[in-house]
Parts: sequence; structure tokens; C-alpha cells
Amino acid sequence: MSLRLYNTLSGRKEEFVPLVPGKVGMYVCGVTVYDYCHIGHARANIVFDVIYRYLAYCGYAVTYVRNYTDVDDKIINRANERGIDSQALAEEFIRAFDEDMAILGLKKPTFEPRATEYIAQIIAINERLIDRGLAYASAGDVYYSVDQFPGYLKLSKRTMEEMQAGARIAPGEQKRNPMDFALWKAAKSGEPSWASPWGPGRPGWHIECSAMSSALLGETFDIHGGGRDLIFPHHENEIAQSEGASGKPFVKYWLHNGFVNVNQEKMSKSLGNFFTIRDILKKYDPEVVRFFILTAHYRSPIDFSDQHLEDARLGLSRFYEALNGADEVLSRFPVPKQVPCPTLKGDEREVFDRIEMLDERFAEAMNDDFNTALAIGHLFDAVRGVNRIVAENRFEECPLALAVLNDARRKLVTLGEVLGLFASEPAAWLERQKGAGLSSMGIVAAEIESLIAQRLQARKGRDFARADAIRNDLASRGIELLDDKEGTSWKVK
RNA sequence: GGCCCCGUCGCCAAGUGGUAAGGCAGAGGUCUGCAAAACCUCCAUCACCAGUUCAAAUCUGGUCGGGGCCUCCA
Repeated sequence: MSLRLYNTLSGRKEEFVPLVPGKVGMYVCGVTVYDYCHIGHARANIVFDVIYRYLAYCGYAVTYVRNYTDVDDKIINRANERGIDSQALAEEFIRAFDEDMAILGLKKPTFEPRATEYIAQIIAINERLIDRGLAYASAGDVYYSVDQFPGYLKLSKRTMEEMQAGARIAPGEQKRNPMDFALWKAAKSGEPSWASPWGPGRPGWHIECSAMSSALLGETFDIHGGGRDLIFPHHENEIAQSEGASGKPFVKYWLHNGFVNVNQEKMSKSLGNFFTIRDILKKYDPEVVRFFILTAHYRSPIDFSDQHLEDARLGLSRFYEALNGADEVLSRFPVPKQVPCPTLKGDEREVFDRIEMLDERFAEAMNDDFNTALAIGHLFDAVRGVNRIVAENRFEECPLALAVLNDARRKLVTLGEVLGLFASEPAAWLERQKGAGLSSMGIVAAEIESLIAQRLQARKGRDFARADAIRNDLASRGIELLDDKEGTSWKVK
């Protein structure tokens, strides 16, 4: 059973064969740091975080590079608006990005280079492209001559005619072809600049990724990822630059994640309908956001809405409730060395087998182009298995059930970690949810506890009308009471 | 205008040739003083039409509906 992934370049799923056995070089386009990240960035970064984790789980030594583009028109414009230095602005949003990603539970990539640290390499690629006749200097700018690169548009699968037919590009005065793009821009006053053979200037948009990826991963590497919207022009231009300069294939597998929509409409900066990660985290647990994103396949569009996040919260709670239930049992019963079960029932066997098979089924799903939605479906099966074993409560006569329960718990946590999920202590996570729910409902725990005590008295006196009145009152305020042998607990509905 | 994607149960969502995963919601049952939670059982033939095939949600053509790219954007 091998990993297959959808390669945008070929337009189909392919078996993953790394260039060097056992190793993977992966580059993912990070952010241009001029503003806070939105939920679309969250999706892209979470998706590739999971891909990174899964490749490592499969035993690959992964070198993961995710860049910061810290020099760009937008950064300069925004800095000028605020009257501050563009490098200071970039620093501010690099920090914000790091904070957001940390809260969302992202693992740190192997390298997080910044464009401005690679100016020398950028200039070297420019020179190389000019030498090879693929680029030309013009009035302090350098442009890529797309006519000279035969493979241009092979990633986005379009033709020059198609592009130009609908293009709203005004031919720049210095460009030979309106499709040509800037590799280097001559400095204007008030802009950051570096010395170059063409005079002071700064890099164009796409060149920084070609420079950083080749410096850290080599001229050819395995996986390059990013959002769909980067296919054209960004990744197309990266190919032209990198392959033009090296004469070698640039990337073996191109992976692109789908968009986040808001109310069925694409969320984008230009439409202004975007939510920042910070806004969302005021309302939702970061793990709920991650769970929501991973319940759909990474290439499908997902629709962001309160309802869908609420659904995700319920789904994730189900996992933590089950883990918590397992913990309670396991804290009461030691897992025995010998695990006989003299009276194993047929359907019990089935439950145990499904848990036994969990790793394989998970891997099978993930091996099919990182199908996290299917993988989570399998994990839900294990949840039902755990709940069932706990409900059966046959640990005295069937120690095997305890061993399987322990096994299931361990597997859920291990596989969950591949997805970046279930890292919290279940009891603590559930407590946090209760706390967060309460603060938005204007009720305090002490009041609930007091009402529970009153209800207990009523029940003792068999005054069930009174007891039920209290329960209904709480229910109408969003608090659910749960009676069991140990007493009464509560949770936020 | 050119190119491309999508349309699966009330909602979300897997499934790309062999007879529809999973979650939420719903119905019935077990448990319970009654509930809740949990467990058990039930709950879709895949927008529409016409083809290809022994066999199609999955392939082809068409229709309708939704969305994207061609411009900064994850």
C-alpha cells in the first residue's frame, strides 16, 4: 500500500516516489507579511502541516521549507500608509503569523527563510536567466521573457492565446511581451532597495521562492505546495525561473489546496469578505477550526460558517468524550498482562477487530491523496468501539476488553497526532469547553452546582416535579444535566 | 469572451467502473423515577436527459444549477 497523490502538473494521482529514497524535500509558499492571516491561510498551512506530519509518520526524513515573503509592493504600500519602515511592518506580521500558527497547533517547518535573506541568490538567478537569453534588463528592471521558455503555462494548462484573449494586462512600457513578468524592479524613492548589476532595486514577486527553494532543497525537489490561486501566475513563473536557470526539472509533485468560501462565495482579499484567524479564535477553539478543515478533502472547497464550525465542535467533542470515558475506566482498572476473555461475544469480536485494523484503515485513507475526511471517518468508528466497550462494562470477566480499550485509546491519540488532533488531556479539554460556553451564556458554575444540589435534595425526597423543573430550567439556559451512579455532572449543550 | 471545477440522505462529507464510509439532525429500542449521555436498530441510488458497458454516483454527449481562473490573493 503506497502513497498516491494528486499532482497538479499531470492532472492525476500518481504514486509517490521520492527523488532520494527515504527523504522528502517539500516547499510550501508561505505568506506575504503585510496583514493578519485569514482562514484561507489557516487552511493552507494546516493542510500542509498534516502532509508534513503524515510523511514523517510514514518514516520519511522530511525537509520542510515554508517562506516569508518580506519584500513586496503590498508591504511597501502598507508601511507607507502607516508611516513606518517596511521591514518593521514585515517583522510585525511575521510575529503575528508565528503566533497564529502556533495556536493552531502547527509544527515548525525545518526552515522558515525570508526573501530578504536571499537577495544574493535572487540576483544570481537573474544573471543566469539573462545569460541564457530568458530574461532581459530594461531601464533598471529585469523581465522574464516568457516566449523563450517552451514549458510556460504547463502547470496551469493554458495557452498564450487563451491568456491573452481574456487578459486585462496593459503592456508595460519596458516589457517586450505583455505576459512578461518582473524579476527585478528598479528602486523608486522611499522603497527598500539593494545594489544590483542593474542598479538599486528589489526582487519581483515570484523570484524569491525560486531562490529560497533551490538554496535549501536543491534545484530539483519532491513536493511544492500552496493554494490553488497560486497556480497562476506564481507557481507557473517559479517553474519558468527555476527550470530556466538550472536547465533541470524543478518539482516532481505539485500540490494545491482548495479555497475557503464564505457563504458559497470565494473569500478573498479583493472581495474584502475575509475573516482573520484572530477573529475566529475569539469564538472557536483552535482545534475545532483544525478539525473543521480536515473533515473535508484538502482539494475540495469548504464553506466557512458558524453552523459548520458548530458541527465540527460537536464532532470533536465526541472524540474527547470517548477518550475521557476510556480514561475513567483505565484509571479504575489496571490493564492486565494476561488478557483472556472466556466469553467473547460475536459482535464484540467485531468491535475489537475494527480497532485492531484502525492503523491500516487510517493509512489506507491517508495514502489516497491525504484523504483526511475518510481517515477521520475511520477514527469515528473507533470512537463508537470505545464507547461500546465502556458501556458494556465487562472488564471483570473479560480483561481483553480492557486491553483493547487501552489499545484504542493509544491508537486514537497516535493517529490523531498525525492530524494534529486530540493532543489535549480529554478532561481538561472538556472543562475548557464548559468554561468557554458558560462565559458566553451569562451563567456561572457555582449557580449550576447549587441548582444541582437542590435538585438532588428534591430527588431524595422523590419530589420529581421539582427536580425536573430545575433540570428543565437549566436546559432552557443551555445546560444539560447528566445523572449517573457517581452523581450528577453537567455540560454545555 | 476563453479555459476549468463542482452538483451524493434535512445539513456537513467520503466514495472516479462492480452495486452508496462517517458525523450532525430524525424514528424506534436498551438504560433511567423521568431524562440526558452512551449503546443497538432504522433512515439516500447519487441534479436531469441520452448513450457506452455484463455492470456507472463513478466513462461519453447534452440540459439545468452553482463556483473558480484569465489581475493582488492560501
